[in-house]
Amino acid sequence: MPEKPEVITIAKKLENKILNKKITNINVLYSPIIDFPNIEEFKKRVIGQEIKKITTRGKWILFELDKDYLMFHLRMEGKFFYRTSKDPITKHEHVIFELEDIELRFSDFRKFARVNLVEKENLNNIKSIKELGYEVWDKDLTPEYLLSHYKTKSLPIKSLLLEQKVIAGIGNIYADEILFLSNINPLKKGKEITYDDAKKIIKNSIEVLDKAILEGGTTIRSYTSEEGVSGRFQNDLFVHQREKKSCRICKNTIIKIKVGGRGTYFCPSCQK
DNA sequence: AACAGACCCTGAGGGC
DNA sequence: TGCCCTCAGGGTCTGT
Repeated sequence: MPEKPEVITIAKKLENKILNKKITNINVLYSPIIDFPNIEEFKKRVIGQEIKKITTRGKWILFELDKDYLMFHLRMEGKFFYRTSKDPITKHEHVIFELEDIELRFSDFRKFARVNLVEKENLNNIKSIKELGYEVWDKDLTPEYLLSHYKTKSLPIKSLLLEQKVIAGIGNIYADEILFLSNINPLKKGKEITYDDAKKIIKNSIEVLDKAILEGGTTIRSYTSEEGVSGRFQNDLFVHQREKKSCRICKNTIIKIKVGGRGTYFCPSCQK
């Protein structure tokens, strides 16, 4: 599940590989992952444009082209592969971008990943971007802002942290870690979140994401965010994927529960 | 407005 | 060994 640190790591890697290359052809093998309504128009518009810059917004990876943004959302399993035209196409490669000498293949065995296209000037008008909340580093992300969103909510804070319209870029792994470092029980209701809680959530969001970015993201199970990319932050996790293991702070046992349908790990003694 | 539930998809893992 | 069943999971959409 790539979240902000993995998305940034992948974007950087892509910049090194494909910046300033021209998209010379596109082969769409599975079109439902392309949100853009007309596939032929999508291809026609993208072909011939050059990749000028690669950035991120929330969990979206944005290729800044001459006129448009080509947008990728990896969801859980989206990956980029670098190939040449000689390499056989494998099962889960859905969109192939020919870039002069190499091919960038977008793959996802779950078929949940998404690709879209928008004119540069309309990036902030497209629903998936317009409705994103602040990045964790944004100075406007204040305790007051968080409380204004949370004060009416009965949902557990774990679920609220996953809402991209409030804070963009946090997913299941880092939500667990942020709540651990903030000493907040994942089941605590939004409306029960205090000013001090909100302050800690912001501080720890920045710290956890910064550290994870330095470590190249988190690699869990056999997951790698992109071919050739494997992060190291899994070694720094306090609770996520540590069910029945001993808490690194208090030595009590980490437990796993379900919160809003999501596997959630926490230390009942550190997180009240 | 808040929130629960369905849906999209397929590999993995458990039960038998 | 192998079939069948269930589940995970980000985001969107529908229904209450």
